[in-house]
Amino acid sequence: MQDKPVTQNDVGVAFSRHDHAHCADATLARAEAAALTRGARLTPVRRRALEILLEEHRALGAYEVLDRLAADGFGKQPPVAYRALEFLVENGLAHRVRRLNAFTACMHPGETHMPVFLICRVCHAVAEASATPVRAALDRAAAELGFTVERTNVEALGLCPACHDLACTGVST
Amino acid sequence: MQDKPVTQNDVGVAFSRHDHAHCADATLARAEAAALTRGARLTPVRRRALEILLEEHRALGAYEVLDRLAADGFGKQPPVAYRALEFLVENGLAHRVRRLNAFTACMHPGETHMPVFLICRVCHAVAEASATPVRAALDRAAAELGFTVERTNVEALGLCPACHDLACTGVST
DNA sequence: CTTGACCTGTTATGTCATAACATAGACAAG
DNA sequence: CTTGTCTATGTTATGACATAACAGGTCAAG
Repeated sequence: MQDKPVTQNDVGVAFSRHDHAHCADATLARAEAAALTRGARLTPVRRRALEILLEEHRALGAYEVLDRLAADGFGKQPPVAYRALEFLVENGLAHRVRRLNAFTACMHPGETHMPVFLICRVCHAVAEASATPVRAALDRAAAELGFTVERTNVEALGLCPACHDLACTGVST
Repeated sequence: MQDKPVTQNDVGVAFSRHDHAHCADATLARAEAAALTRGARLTPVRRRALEILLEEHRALGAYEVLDRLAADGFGKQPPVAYRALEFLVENGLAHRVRRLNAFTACMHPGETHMPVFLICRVCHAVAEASATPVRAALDRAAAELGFTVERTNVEALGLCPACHDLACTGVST
């Protein structure tokens, strides 16, 4: 369980150049392990949906996932995609990005965590950032008001390193 | 500009008993001042939309706002509400709560701030919590990855103090 | 082989959001 | 006063996202 052959820091992979085929495979493997541990059944549709999400470091709309599933011979009605995605989210294998009405694969399934998303408004890459300090600050703010936090969405829109650099250098046109 | 007759702490009002008529009036007045400062035109529909949002400390769907606007003699097609709400959001007089696909009045318009929402899943009250530390933590996490944060959504779902107490005491039924 | 739990698929519908176009007042330039 | 432009409001129509309700299929437990 500790032979994770992580190529780089895990957090923020979305923004670094990397061997994505490897990255996706490894994440899928971790997801399978996590599902097994939880006794969650990663059936063909669900697994395929996860693979689809893993193809890119961005968020996909449910209907986008649906089209790909349908192309692979699965059902072609919305609930097919929504159910698979719901399963993935419930089991911590994917996350919902509310700002985009879309879904993205979880990059470190198994570990319980509060996702913090960094969404590039130019290239639409989505990265999961380190959440612990944010969560702590949030808990503290909530506690001041006597509020009990159960679930959170933390999403930031902005520029990823690559697009930021482009914006700075290539303003000429 | 500094004669704010704030009845209580401003942050978290939603969860405290308070003179809401006063709270709403005062917030509306601050919103008007803020709009004036920005040179933003708080026209009748827009103003009415804001009043509607201010009636309760919860988030209202666009169509809910629309119905109320229509009842008051304004247009009854979706864009009427969406445009008014968009204006309010753009000008910092209201916020969008993505988790609920809904909108809520800003409780301290004028002050630039990153909203942090605490949403009670039982009574649906929505409070704006103190955001600064959360924002700082988020900025730090983003900076580690070279990401530039522009806008954020931070939303926590859970139990407000009142509903939490009820859940603890009144489990019998 | 029947039952019950769970998964997949369907039809139909509901909810949220916006594109594109039409009209009306505000106001400065002519 | 009129014309052009800007902004706001309103409309029709459509697009995008999401779920309720039901039908059939698999499979292990009894």
